[in-house]
Amino acid sequence: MSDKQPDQIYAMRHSLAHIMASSIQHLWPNVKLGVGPVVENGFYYDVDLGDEQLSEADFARIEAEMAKIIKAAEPFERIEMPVLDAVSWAEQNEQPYKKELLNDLQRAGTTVAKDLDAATLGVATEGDSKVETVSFYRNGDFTDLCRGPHVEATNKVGAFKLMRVAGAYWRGKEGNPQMQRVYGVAFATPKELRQYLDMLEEAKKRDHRKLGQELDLFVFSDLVGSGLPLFTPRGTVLREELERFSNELRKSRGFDKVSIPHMTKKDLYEKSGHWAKFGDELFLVKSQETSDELVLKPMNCPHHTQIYASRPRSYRELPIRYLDTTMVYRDEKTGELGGLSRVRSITQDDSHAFVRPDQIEQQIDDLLASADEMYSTLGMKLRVRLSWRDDSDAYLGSKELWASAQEQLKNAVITNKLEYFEQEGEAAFYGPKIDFMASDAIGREHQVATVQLDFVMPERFGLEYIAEDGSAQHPIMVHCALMGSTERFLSVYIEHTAGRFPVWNAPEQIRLISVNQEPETVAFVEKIAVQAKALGLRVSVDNSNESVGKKIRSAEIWRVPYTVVFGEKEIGGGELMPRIRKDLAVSEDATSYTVTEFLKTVANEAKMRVSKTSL
RNA sequence: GCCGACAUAGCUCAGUGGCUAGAGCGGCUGUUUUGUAAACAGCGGGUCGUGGGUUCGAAUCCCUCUGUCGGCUCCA
Repeated sequence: MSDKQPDQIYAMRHSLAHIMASSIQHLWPNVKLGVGPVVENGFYYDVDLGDEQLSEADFARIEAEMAKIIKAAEPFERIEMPVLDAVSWAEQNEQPYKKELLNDLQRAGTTVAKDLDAATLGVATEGDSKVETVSFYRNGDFTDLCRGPHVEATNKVGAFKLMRVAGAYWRGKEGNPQMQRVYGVAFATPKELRQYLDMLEEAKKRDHRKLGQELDLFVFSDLVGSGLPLFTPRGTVLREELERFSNELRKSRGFDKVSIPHMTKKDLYEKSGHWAKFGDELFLVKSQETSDELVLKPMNCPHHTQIYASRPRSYRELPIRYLDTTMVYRDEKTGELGGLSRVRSITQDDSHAFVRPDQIEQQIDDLLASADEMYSTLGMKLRVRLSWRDDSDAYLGSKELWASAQEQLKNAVITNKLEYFEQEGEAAFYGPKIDFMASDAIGREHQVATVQLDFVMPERFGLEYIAEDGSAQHPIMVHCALMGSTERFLSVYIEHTAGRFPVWNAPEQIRLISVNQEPETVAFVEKIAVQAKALGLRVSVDNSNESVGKKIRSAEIWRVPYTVVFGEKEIGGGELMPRIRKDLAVSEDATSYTVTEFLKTVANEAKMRVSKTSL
């Protein structure tokens, strides 16, 4: 899903893929080549070395060979030939993967798997005509099937670096031979490459798995299982503060909290349509008492429909809005789990509004406003993706309903002046979505909140309300989550903040340090801690037998927003000189406060959810 | 799930067939009583992820399982 790249950088990256393949062929003459496209920030090439395996240790040799080719300034030359000649070229050069691509081109006019399937079924596609001639590009002794474009010669490719090698199935299909995919990144100038590598370095430092460990936020246990994070007291503070924020944003806009069990009979999902589509991702639960087939809930909407359905509803009651921040369980494939980004126990800050057609617009506006408030408070920029259906039959409901739903979402986004782009094939099976993408502090974009319009589920569950004219009508369901999943959001948020959490959600807001271990010093510090706790502050005391320097250092490492040292001066009634974490301070000047002033200011700050300190 | 790499103390990591497996940090104890990013000394701490195999001998070689990481694929 890479954004559109300017032609020049695209050509550079694509040319580098050829140069890399050429270098690998020089070093391993028997290499069988797959495809070598441009991806976000760079390129890759899929290679098959038979019994041999490439490793990152080979990168230096490959890069050296690439440097030779680049230095030689070989021109890229386009060659056209009849597709049958190309097939025999592939045979002569023992390139079975290329031959397969050529055969597809000849047969169906495309190498794209999706279009190929359509062609096989006899469905007309855009590139329907069979291809008669194909283009090749040649540089030096290397020739490759390729649509182009390329730079004019091998010395015009900018700056690059080989990054990693990974397994990849030929054409992405399990069962096909596994090839090795060599990734490189490339930019127009060495400076841009440097900046990109620096960003990766920074991302590594911020890795939420590393910070989760260092800041004692969450752990995993082999006995509990993979993808099942356990949150420590610190991590729990963080997640509960964020969830509270999300809940408050919705409560203030008319949502009522509901509560549901974590399992259900599978009948619920058979009715909703989830079972047919997602049955293999559900955890099954066995009852020892009844014959019920139970499952752990993988989503909450069907449960919520049953609260709505519990009695007849009047149009006067609508909108009926439920919010529920609760865990769902999905049996994700083990290879896909990682840190908090992809887990099997997923907390959703879920909400479902049941509305009349004339209330859709207001409802969507409310939710867009909530999302905006949340992310501006968290210091993240939002843009939205309008996730539409595509032409496949993977969706429920009539096309007319879809078209009108998609139009309403788009209008709401335009009315709210949100930056947006549209993408087909990203919709939920029951309706189109507005997906929010948040940019973090180092420029990466993550999918977070979502607003979804659903005409399908109310119908399947027979949800109704009695309209003004006495007729029974289906309400429309608006699904929304502001964080999406708490776990995934935490992975984003921890990396966004680099563990420097604002006062309102910092697990530890104030650390009190005693300058020595004299009983009166310790007692004084303990007394202040009690006062702070009475104001609802999260405070800790360090009166260990260490130097002040060491204790300050420790507080810094734990990224505590405020650190205050207590000694003779403070005990004697002197004012405090709180040490403010660097990213929070609005000015360099330290100011002094009485104990009461200080604690009240911090408590106030935490309540207001501000991101910079007012001290 | 698939391919590949990896798993040694709470953490970060040394140790590649041969004595009782090591270091730094953290922890504990003592000395010190400390003023804004590391005082000093001592002491603990490991079934070398699990189970099996090869060998006179395994942290080290082979297999299984579990977990982690990088990808593929997927993500309601």
